[in-house]
Amino acid sequence: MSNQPLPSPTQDFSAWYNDIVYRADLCDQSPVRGCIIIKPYGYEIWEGIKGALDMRFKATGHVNAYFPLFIPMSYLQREAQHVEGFSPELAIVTIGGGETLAEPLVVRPTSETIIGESFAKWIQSYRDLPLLMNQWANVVRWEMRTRPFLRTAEFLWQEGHTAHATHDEAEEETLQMLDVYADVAVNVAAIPVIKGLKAESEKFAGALRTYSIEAMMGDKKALQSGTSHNLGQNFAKAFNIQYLDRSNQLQHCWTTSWGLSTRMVGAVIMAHGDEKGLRLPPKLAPHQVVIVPIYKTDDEKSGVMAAVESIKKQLVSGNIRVWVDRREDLSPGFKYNDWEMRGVPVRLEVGPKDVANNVVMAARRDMGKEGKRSLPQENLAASVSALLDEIQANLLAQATAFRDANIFDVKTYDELKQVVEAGGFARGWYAGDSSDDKRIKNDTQATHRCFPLEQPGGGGECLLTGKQAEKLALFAKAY
RNA sequence: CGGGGCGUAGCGAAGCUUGGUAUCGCGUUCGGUUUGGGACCGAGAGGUCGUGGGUUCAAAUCCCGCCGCCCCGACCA
Repeated sequence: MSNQPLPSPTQDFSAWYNDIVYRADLCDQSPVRGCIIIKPYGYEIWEGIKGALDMRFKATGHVNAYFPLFIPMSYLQREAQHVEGFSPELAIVTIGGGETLAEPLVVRPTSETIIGESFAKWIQSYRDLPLLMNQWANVVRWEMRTRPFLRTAEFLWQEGHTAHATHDEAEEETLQMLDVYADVAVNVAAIPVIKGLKAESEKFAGALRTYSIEAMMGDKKALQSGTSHNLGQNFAKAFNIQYLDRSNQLQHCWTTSWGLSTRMVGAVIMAHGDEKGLRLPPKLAPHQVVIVPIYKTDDEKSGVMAAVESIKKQLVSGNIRVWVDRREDLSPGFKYNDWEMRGVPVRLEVGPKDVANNVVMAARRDMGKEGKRSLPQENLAASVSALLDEIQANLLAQATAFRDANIFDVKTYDELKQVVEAGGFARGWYAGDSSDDKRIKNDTQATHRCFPLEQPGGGGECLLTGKQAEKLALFAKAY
């Protein structure tokens, strides 16, 4: 809590973000470099994301399990690209119980290897397939530079791991889970995303193909918000994940993995926040409605609080998450600003005048003071529910309009450079390879985000090489 | 690991150039008045000045070493 204004998001997005995560009470600094303490208010947002995902995982036939935090070093080494991709950022335990370990244990950066080892044991026959599993876990990646929620040395996520009989089934699973991520991003977090295929230079170490959902943040930079990998038979071969098919032939499985992390909390902040603070989509807001009681005298207080209680009860029975701000000695004005900082979608003000007229004053976080209006106390749960739906839709509409206004079609490398310089996503026909991706990154700081799955068809001249290109690619500066 | 900056009360800062025993704002505690868009008055509590050494009668201040953090790059969900 503080009474100073936030840094302007348009002038210094980075400072704005840094301030908001602490002032909205989402997290605290930790004594360990690169880690954060996720505070209850921030954790509840994650729980919202988690619940939405878990429900969808179950609905698509997946079950949860839990694998060890420690992974034998030799496991990672079994898949060459995988260990190469992760070795710079591993935390490794070499001592246990005061003794030097015979084999160092890696603190998991991801669990393909240790889960692959189990899958090999559990899968014998085509009857065991598909195997559809997920785990909720923490992972550690020793990042050079960290930012709260967006990139921390330790983060929370889910990692799905599945095994299938054929390439096509694995591909179908990979794309299905990408759809689940997009569904949660769009319909729960109100963040429009672009589903796409990662270029070779950006794919997961050890994957056949990586897909991602890419979102645009308030500073027009891209944020990879969820990834889904078709691992081919790479891990199946490294870990002997095999099954006997219907004709009694031993076959390697086709595996997938997919993950979405607490980074999504950062996406919510950066996609929706404004100069007054956080703006939470109602479906994720820990408090969908906050009630601020207003009174001067004890008489007024008892009348107001009685009304507040009955309003609260009404809303709770309508399945609305309500919080009553009972703090004494804080002015209503202070509370308005405080809850605006914390992004609560709807604020209800209840004072003596409202009690007398059987109404409440309702303010929407997605609109300014002009959005304030009086609502009858009668049927309030229904009218507030409708309001929450409107806010959810409006946040998505605003973020979508912003994103669409900042994606630009480019035909030449110069045009791409101009777009990246000015801010935004550049989209154009592209036939470059990994070294071309690298060149673009060196020249412009923009990375090849993906080949969007939605393609217009046909083809065009590659913006960089001039070769015939079959796909449009997306380039942007990214987190 | 390169380039920049910073460590002084819970938070944010001033003081350092020119050494003299620590100041301000916010928060916090107590009392009172307030409360429909960031209230006010009064009285308190709270600091090994990141750390180790050196110079000096005297160090937050000057000198040397170390540690940590932040920002900008390279690396990444």
